[in-house]
Amino acid sequence: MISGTTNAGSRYAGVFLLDLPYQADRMYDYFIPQDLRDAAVPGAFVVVPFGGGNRRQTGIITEVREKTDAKRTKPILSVGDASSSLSREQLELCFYMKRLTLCTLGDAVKAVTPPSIGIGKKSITYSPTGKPTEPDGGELSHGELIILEHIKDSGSIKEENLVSAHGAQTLEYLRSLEAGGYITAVSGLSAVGFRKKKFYSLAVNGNETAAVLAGEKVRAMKRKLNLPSQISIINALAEYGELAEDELLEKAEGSTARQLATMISNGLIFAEERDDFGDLSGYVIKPPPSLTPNEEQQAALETLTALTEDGNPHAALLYGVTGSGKTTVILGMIDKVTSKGRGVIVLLPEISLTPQMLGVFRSRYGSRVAVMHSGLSAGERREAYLRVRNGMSDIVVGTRSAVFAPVKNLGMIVIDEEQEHTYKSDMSPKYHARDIARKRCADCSALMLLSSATPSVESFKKAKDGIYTLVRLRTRYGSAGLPRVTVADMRPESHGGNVSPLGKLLSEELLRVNAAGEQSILFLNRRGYNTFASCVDCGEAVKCPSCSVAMTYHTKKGSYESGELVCHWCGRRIKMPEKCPSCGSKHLIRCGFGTQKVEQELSVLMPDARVLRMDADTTSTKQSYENLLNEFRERGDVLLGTQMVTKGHDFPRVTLVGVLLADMSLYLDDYRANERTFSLLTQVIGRAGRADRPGHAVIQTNNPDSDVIKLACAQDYDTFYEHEIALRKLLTFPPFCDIVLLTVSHGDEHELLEAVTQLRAEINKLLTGAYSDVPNVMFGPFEAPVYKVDGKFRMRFVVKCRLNNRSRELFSEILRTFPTGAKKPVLSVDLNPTNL
DNA sequence: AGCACGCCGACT
DNA sequence: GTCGGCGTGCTC
Repeated sequence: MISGTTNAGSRYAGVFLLDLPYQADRMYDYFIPQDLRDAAVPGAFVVVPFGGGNRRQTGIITEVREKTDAKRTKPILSVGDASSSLSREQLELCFYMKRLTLCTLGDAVKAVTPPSIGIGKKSITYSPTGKPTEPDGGELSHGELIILEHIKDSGSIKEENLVSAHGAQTLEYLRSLEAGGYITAVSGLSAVGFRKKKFYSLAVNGNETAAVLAGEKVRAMKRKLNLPSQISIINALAEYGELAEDELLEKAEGSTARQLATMISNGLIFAEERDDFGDLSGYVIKPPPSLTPNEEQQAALETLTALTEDGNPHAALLYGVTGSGKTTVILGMIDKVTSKGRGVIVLLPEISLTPQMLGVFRSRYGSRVAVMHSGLSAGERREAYLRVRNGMSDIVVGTRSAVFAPVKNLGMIVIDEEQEHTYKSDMSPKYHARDIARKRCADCSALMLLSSATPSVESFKKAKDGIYTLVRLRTRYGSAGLPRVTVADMRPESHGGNVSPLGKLLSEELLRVNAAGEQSILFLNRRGYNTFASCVDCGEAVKCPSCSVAMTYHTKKGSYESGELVCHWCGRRIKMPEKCPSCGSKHLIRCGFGTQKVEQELSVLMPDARVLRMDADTTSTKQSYENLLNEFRERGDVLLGTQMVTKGHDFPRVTLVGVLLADMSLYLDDYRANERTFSLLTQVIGRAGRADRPGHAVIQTNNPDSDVIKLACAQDYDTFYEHEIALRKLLTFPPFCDIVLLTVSHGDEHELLEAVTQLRAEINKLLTGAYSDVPNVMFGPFEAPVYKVDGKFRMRFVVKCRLNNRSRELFSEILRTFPTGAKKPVLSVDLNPTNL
């Protein structure tokens, strides 16, 4: 917000509307009525009339001017409360995102703002103008007259109330009544504030506190009462001191709001209405666990601290193997930065990691920590947003979107596990948290601290090139050395007829470890039971009717036979067919294996062991993930799961780690396949034997000669990096170029093909004409690897080029000129997508 | 995205 | 002759 400037003379506002498609996403000039001129500042939300029907749209003011070039302007109808406005920095960030990701400004605004601040909600109130109607109704229809009567009766009424009373036709009637001058509409934008709540406490004055503590006052009060529910109200307040209304009614059995009112008037309790800052009861500050950085960590802290002290923005890569104490360094840096009065954002790759990280942060920093991730309710999100913006929390911990937290005086953004693909959003705006962090840190002279045991090739190159300061941690703490790693070649076994997912060596090891009372973790990159069902006669796999991928067999309630096929792309479930859908043969067999199949094999191999399966199917509810981990920690024997078992939990009793099919992810048709495989394997191996017990990792593969697997087993990132960067250079892949993915999708294959050929021609025209200066290599159009998803076919182009203002302009042009329509194919552009 | 304007088929 | 289909095109 621009303070100190008066814009009393500014008559026009440049406004971006929030719900327009890319083609129409530009500035529209509006006239600012005299009475709104103080409130109408850049960053403020507005409601404006738009289009031929003057339908109300929410927008945001991006500039304010004395003049306009528009032939005619319409007036702004209302301006949102200053509390909901975007700051200068936020607004600028939105424009940056529009340029960076080719999204609409509205999409960017929605990304930086919590969803429930009321933007987009256009509450409209109608009042009568007093214009008389003809005795017979005149030009007005019967329906219109009914609505008009209702409005006259109530004086002023909200649109939604009218609609719920009179049905869908209402909107039409309202429009004609307004056009005819019978009613006026006022559009409001809700302000953003903490919810107000009523808080209750015992009615005591200062010198009675001791009596309360001694219980005398409470006893005296209770003597005056005879209703048990009133007594329980007193008890609850005596116990908790102060309670919000809903909490009090819940804790005091049988109590009602009515009783509270009576007790207030009787002078027994106090009520106070004030902002609800949220539930801080869980935020008890324990004395921070003493952090004694070792020599190496201390050196890292010093290097990094220097980067926060020269008033310039910096970026650093904290690179250290699992167990080298990156977290210690990060916490140390948070202490340093916050002690100077600056705020910090810590990003984690997924929600499931927040609870445990949060435990660390909460005990250390108490209510100064705000949590932000997609698992929060709208209310919780808003609360966190406001606490941060009001300066009540100066430390934010969260997933990708937390990078937008309106932290005051931002001093550092930490991105933990920097290489994780979850930092890239795949919905508009398709941003990468790292890019947003870099921009924000640049604007605030803050430090962007990337942290990883297996950095992305892009980031490590920047570190090697000196763009990022490279900080290495080489020693694993404790005495824990690297686990012993054995690569088990599965080919001889499968040729020998062993179709079990558990090889000979791994089976033996599982039994040995179990007998020794130690724990094992098994990692498999696929959930479900069998991989798919395929037909012996025609060889076809059963595919999802809406998507072109094989469906995965899942058992229900542990019974092997009563299972169903599930599509992992669209979630569709069908029962296991009797006959092959393509040739009608009855010889359908289930092959391959997923986590469920392994679970069953384990129950045969070690019937008495407690096996816990952790995948998207068993961790769907909020708490289930943590429960599973706790159960495993306390009394589990084997933890079996997908990706999520690879992530940073300390299980001191785990001495065996098994990777069931290490090469599975090597064959993804994505240039990052090596990088992902390496990172995944390195992390899993690091899970074994972190305490004083020696660990063992068994890597099962059909491809034991793979360099990636060998290097991951040796935990040799540096050599992996050298190989990989050479390969990327040779094949011209990032970081030696950028990749742009253009996807066109449509339900009708022929129409899609036509659109895509048209688009190809259009792009060729641009590339040989106005944009002939943009170097690029273009591939396509071709079918997406998964051609059909959710009933829509998808064709794509892949463009290798250098992203800069000029090339972005080209893609923006392509996006703008692509023909649109309700039933037309849809084009989406993803700059540097994470999954090809 | 909506919603108007605009130019061709089956109804009063 | 009109009501209405949804194909382009514009929106301050």
